[in-house]
Amino acid sequence: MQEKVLELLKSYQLRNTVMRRQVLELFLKAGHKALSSNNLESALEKTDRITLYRTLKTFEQKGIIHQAIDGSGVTKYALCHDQCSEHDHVDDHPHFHCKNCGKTICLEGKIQNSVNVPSGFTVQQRHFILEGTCSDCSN
Amino acid sequence: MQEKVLELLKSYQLRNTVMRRQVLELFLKAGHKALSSNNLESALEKTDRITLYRTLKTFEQKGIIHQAIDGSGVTKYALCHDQCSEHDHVDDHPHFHCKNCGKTICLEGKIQNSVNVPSGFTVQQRHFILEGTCSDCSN
DNA sequence: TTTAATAATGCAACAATGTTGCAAAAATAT
DNA sequence: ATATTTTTGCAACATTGTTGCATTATTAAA
Repeated sequence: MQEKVLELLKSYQLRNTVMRRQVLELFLKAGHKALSSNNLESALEKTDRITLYRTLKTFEQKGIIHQAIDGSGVTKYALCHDQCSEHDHVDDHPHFHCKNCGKTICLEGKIQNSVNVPSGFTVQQRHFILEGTCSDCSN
Repeated sequence: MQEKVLELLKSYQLRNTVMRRQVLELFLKAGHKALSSNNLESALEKTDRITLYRTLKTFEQKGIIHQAIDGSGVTKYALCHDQCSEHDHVDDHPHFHCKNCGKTICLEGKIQNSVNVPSGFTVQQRHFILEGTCSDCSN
């Protein structure tokens, strides 16, 4: 996983710093689970909130992570498993948000639904959020 | 509109106060547009943030307004045009969020799409958000 | 219509999340 | 090993939202 981290940083032309390595590793470990700034902070050894926010912003701009909109009001990020680039984020999958534990995960599949919008309106992005109970909380 | 406000307060068994009258009137005026606490504050004459937050919470609990999830991270509310009640909110319509002016509106129609969730997951609510440019901003 | 009971308000104080400017430190290129 | 460029970490601040509690307003009752 260490190598993957270094490889990613190199391929996105990002300097190899402690914070970036740690954050990337946490995202790789999280897989399809989205992480909040708070989640990351508790998991980090070296922890400066401001640097963390800036790291997340950088990763998002580069297309390494994307915001996982889950309706909770908390900003969460997950690894881009699709082909995202600096100026073209393709995060066209639904997100599931567990009301019990607050966890958010990226679901497989594309958002299919098309909705009629009033004339003059243009749609650029769509978000589909499912709220409910995850498998960990339903026992 | 004044009468409608008093009627609403009475039918939901809410005391007739200045704040509640003002806030309700603003929501009635807004129609399908969702309003943030900040929006309301600027429009209000008598303005105490804390009372406003509590008023919104009360209205939401009673089923007069519902949160319009728009992915902006800001909590916004709109009038329930469906039949919402204290313990059963039916806000099964998509929301449109304008990236330019930040406006959010409730769209007509129900959310249709069904998504496969992993086994053990239960879906209780769905949110469909369309992001783009509204008619006011596309000129 | 005055009083009693109940509910809502407004204040202080606090918590969480996020941002900016700037000097110091670290990472890369020479 | 040094110069250049980027990143970090600090202070300071902004916004959004919450809680406890005394005061005030609203409604119900005498």
